[in-house]
This record gives sequence, C-alpha cells and structure tokens, in this order.
Amino acid sequence: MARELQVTPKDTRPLTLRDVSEASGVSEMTVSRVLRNRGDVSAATREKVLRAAKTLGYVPNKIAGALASQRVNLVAVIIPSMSNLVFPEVMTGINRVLEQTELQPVVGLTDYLPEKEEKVLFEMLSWRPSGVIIAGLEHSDASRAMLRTAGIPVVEIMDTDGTPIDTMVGISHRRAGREMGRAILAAGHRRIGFLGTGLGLDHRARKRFEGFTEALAKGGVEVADQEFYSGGSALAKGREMTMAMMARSPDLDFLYYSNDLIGAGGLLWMIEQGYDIPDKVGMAGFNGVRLLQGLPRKLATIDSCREEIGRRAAQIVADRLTGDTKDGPKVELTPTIAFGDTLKQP
Amino acid sequence: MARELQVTPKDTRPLTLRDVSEASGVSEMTVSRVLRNRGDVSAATREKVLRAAKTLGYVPNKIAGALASQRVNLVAVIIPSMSNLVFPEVMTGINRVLEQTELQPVVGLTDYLPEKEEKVLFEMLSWRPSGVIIAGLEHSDASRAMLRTAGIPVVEIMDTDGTPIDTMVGISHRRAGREMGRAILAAGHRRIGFLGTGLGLDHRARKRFEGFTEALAKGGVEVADQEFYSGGSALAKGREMTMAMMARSPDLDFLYYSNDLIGAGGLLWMIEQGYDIPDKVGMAGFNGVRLLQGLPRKLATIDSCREEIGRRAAQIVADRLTGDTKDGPKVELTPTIAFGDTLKQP
DNA sequence: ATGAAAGCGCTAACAG
DNA sequence: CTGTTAGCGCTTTCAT
Repeated sequence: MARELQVTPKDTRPLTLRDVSEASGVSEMTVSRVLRNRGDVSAATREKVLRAAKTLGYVPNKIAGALASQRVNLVAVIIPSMSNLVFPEVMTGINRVLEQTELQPVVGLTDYLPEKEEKVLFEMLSWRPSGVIIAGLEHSDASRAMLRTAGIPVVEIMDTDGTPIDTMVGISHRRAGREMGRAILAAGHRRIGFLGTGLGLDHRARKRFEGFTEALAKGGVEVADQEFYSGGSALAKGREMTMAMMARSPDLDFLYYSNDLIGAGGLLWMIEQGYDIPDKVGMAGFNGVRLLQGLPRKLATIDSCREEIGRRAAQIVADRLTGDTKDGPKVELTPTIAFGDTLKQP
Repeated sequence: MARELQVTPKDTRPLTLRDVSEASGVSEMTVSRVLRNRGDVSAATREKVLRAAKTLGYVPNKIAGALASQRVNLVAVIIPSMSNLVFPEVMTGINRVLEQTELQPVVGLTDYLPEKEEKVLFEMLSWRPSGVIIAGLEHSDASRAMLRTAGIPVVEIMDTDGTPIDTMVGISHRRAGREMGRAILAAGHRRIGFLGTGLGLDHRARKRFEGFTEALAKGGVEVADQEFYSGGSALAKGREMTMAMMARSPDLDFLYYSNDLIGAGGLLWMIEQGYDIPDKVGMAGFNGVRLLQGLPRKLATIDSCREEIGRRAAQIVADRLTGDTKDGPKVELTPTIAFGDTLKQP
C-alpha cells in the first residue's frame, strides 16, 4: 500500500518576530514598531509587515514583550466568588471601563477564605499587574503587606467601613443595615426575624447586621428570632428557612433577609401561604438584584451599587496609571431603599 | 517648623531574585532552586534563602520565569458571558480539577460575538497558555486557524453537534431538543408555544430548537406560536412573554422555554393566574438550574451537565500536558429529562 | 550541592 | 524612517 503524501512535519514552534522579520525583509525592530503602531513607519513597509504577519499567522508573545517593556496591561481583580450574582455585575462595571483602555481584567477567586485570598494575591502579583481591585477591607497581614509594597494602585471595593490600604470604593454596609432597621421600625414593625448567611467570613453581611441591630436597639427593639444557612440553592434555602421560622415564631411581623435571593425564596413561600404582606408581615432583602423584577411582588431591598462600584474602581486604576489622581482615598456611594411591595413607605 | 524625619524614600522597584541572593549570601541560581523546590539544596541554605525571601517580601516574577522556561501554567477559558448562570458553573467544574494541578484558568468573555471571540482569543494566545477551553464549535476561520496552529490542547465545550478542532466535551443540544419534543408529544400536548432568546448567535439554543421542531414534525405537530426576547431580567421577560403569548394564543396547551430562567418567570405568572398545570397547560425549560428548586412548583427541564463538562474539559487539558491521552476527540454526556411538576410523565 | 554563562522573545534607547 | 545594541528577570545547561 502506497504511503500517503507526507504532511509537512508541523514544526510546532510558535512564530517569533524574527520569522516575520525574515518573511518581510524588514528588521525585527521595525516589525515590532508596526505591530504596536509605535513611531513612524512608512506606509509601504507597514503594509509588507502586516501582510507577512497575517499570512504567517503570527501571534505576538506578550510574555517577552512584558519583560522587555516592564509593562503588563493586566488588572488583577480579586473577588470571593462568581456564583454570588453580585460579583458578575461588579465585573460588568469593571469591564465597561477597562474596555476603553489597554487594560485587561484578570480574575482570581477567594471563596471568602483569607488563606486563599493570600495565595491568589501572591499568584496574581507574580504576574506584575498594573493594578489591583480587591473585594473587602479585611485581609491578612501578609496580604496587606503585599498590596502595600506592590507599588501599584490598589482599590478595595464593596465596603467603606474601614481604612483602605490605598483607595476604596463602595457603600457603608453598616449604614445600609441601619437604614433598613429604621425604615422597618418606621413602618411600625416590632417583632422582627433575621434570616441570613452565617456571619463568619462575610464581613459585609456582618456589618449590615450590626448596623441593623443597632438601629433596632435605638428603638428599643431586639431581633426576635434568627436563622442561618450556608450552601445550597439560595432560593430554596430562603423558602425552607422562612417556613421553619414562621412555624417557630408565628407572631413575627417582619422578616429581614441578608440577601435578595433567600428573600425571594421566602417571599414566594409567604405568598403561597396567603400571608397578608406587608400589612401583617413585612419583608426585605439586600442587593437590589434584577431577579426581583420577575417576582409576583417586589421585595423591599437596598441597592448595593455593584456595577457602579466596578466602574469607579476601574476608573481609579486607569486614571492612576495615566497620572491622574481625581478621586480621594474614599469613594462612598449612597444606596437608597426600594420599598417595593413588602415594606410600607412612611 | 522642624522637618519630619524623612521616611525611607520607598524605592518602589520590585524585588528580584538578585536581592534575595544578596540578602542570603547564596547564588541566584540556588535561590531559584529553593523557591521552586527543584534539585538538591542543603537544608541549611534552604532555610537561609526562605527566610531572606520572606522577610524581604519577595514575590517572584512569573513573566521572567515563563520566558526563560518557555512554560506558562495558564489555561485560557473562553466563554460568552458570566451572567448566563451556566458559565459560572462550568468554571466551578474547571476550577475543581485545575486546583489539583499547577494550572490556573484565565477567563476571556466574548458576549456571543464572533469578532470579540477572535480578539479575545488572540489576546489570550499571546500569553502562550498551556491549553484552551472554549465554548462552542462555531468559530471564525481566523479563530480556528489560531487554535489549530497554537500547538496546545484545545477543548471545545458545551456542544457536540459538529466537528471539533481538537477535542470536544458537551451534550448534543439537537438531541436534547428532540427528546423534550418527544416527551411533550407523549404527554399528549399538541398546541405548543415556544419562548426563547433570539436564535441568532446562540448556536446551542438554535440547535435545541431545531431538534425540537424536528421531533414535533415527526408527530405531525408544528410550533403554534413563538415569542423572542433579548436582554433584561430573564425572570421578568419570561413573565411578560408568557403573558403576551397566552393573551394572543389562549388555546395553547404547552409552553416550551429556551432556558429555565424565562421558564421560571413564566411559571410564576401561570401559577398566579391559576392555570391548571400540567393538566391544562404543560411547561418546560432547559438547563436544570438549581434556582428551580426554590420555586413553588418544579419546572420540567433537561440538565445541561455544566459542571461535569467543566471538569471533563479541564481533565483533558491536564492529562494532555502530562502526556496522557485517555479520551478520544469526542466526549458526549447524556442529560436526562427532569419532569418536575409541569410535564406529565409517560 | 552549588555556581557561571547563555539565552528565552521582545523593546528602550540610541544611532544613523 | 530604519537599524543596532543592550538588556528585562529568570531558568537551562553545563561545570565544578
């Protein structure tokens, strides 16, 4: 049987600038200039180079470029999770701004674990990014040290209740909790249940809860019952927790959830059960997620300004790299309560 | 006024191996060996180096390391979007596997746009990743060329209706659509409405729809009405579209949604309206998202095996890099229908 | 067990 | 407008 025509033994070595240089008969340096639109190059050579690069299928090696130029157009974005619904929206905001620049976001996930944050941060910094956007103000000493000595802009996001390493953009969760507490009292509720995530590692949820109880305390009210969860489908958990709590404490007249998703699950169950909302029992969540728009009734909530936080943070990094220093070290956004159909407006 | 004590003029230059070398009195080469746990180094020097590195706060420069070693432990993951709920779960699967290796995922988003996919792919390949995991089988010629010549493992995910460049892992969306079509006919429905995303750029939604209509055609049935959307809160859109469709075609006895989220929105509305489900009107979605667990009734759906797809894809890349070639070029997972409470079981 | 020399592929800086 | 010369910070390879 005749041997098939030998396919060119694909020399898998990636192409280099030199290959383009040889193919086009132009020096490596000029090729480099063309490919980066830098300096003046005659239209003729420019054409030659571009054609050679395209026909060869040349893909530049950013590793080498970054090492030589000492510049890396990457912004490290360090967030707890992608399945939180909150962070994809922050990313959207970041992208919207970075898209207009040379910068590219690179995401690292921490799963809300400080040790993992430290590890991820170390990994990311070893790529020498041009800036860091990191969720939260609470970090290990080692993490803080790395961020301080990295010599690049650092923006801590989501939260402004604390002191930033460099810059922070977010909302005051303590204040958000306080405002919701006040609004609930103003609506006349006194027997209030809290349903939320375990407050261990989620500092922002904890701060909201602290602000909340503080506001209630000023009105002489204490949280009457509480229920915590972790893991699982938030909607289903909200349903279960609500069921459990109403069975245990049937006299509650308000349910405050630490996030909209469990709140939505609870709301669906309460509607099914025929509770008179918000007259007999009021309800509220936190975040202002769009999902709420699709529910039979709108859950009261406070917008957490996720996309704007992303945009502002990215803008700060971008500005800093071009030398601008518009914003101060603290950018606090002010979210407003959406009363929806589950909390009486004063 | 006396001048404050001059703070050490922070020499912002990042530390290099050389700094650690000088601080520890050990050659750069040996420092490098210690930091990578490579080769034999005496426990004593090892200690010295480690201590010096830690106290200085040295963070290695992966840019330089990658250039020198010609190895980059990055896997490019290219997906359409993070707000689709499907892709974060794929990422979870990918992470779960890569976590056990030296490899790190880096995500690029395409927004379902081929031109953007091409751009993102080019960007990512210029970092010389060790492998690529990319959603879908449809790519521009240029993208396909880049992937082919990159000389690294390429895994196309989600879909198996087509020919892979290298390897593919997913489900047959055409078959999923067909099976749902058959199940609906088997349950006795004949007046069927379809509600979905515009079928333009989402090839997998299109394939499902094609399989679906094909199955119906075999039973002599055609889609009686259809409604498309794009953008906005999927839950709210599902509600609106369902409302519109039932107003226009009140005689429908089944609503088939191209994804679970709009299906959930529709289901909530149908329940509110008091429709007799599934006896008078049946409903089904697609994806098997966990969110459905929290609804008053469970929507019928087909699981899209997202996390497993991620796991298998990552495993293939990891295996390839260590020389293994366990799987063939096609890994097709077989999802099963979940009838839930909205589709009668045969 | 440790060190010296030679690049990895590209770009800054300077010549022409 | 184009080319030449040195590195960027690390790892490979080869001595010792």
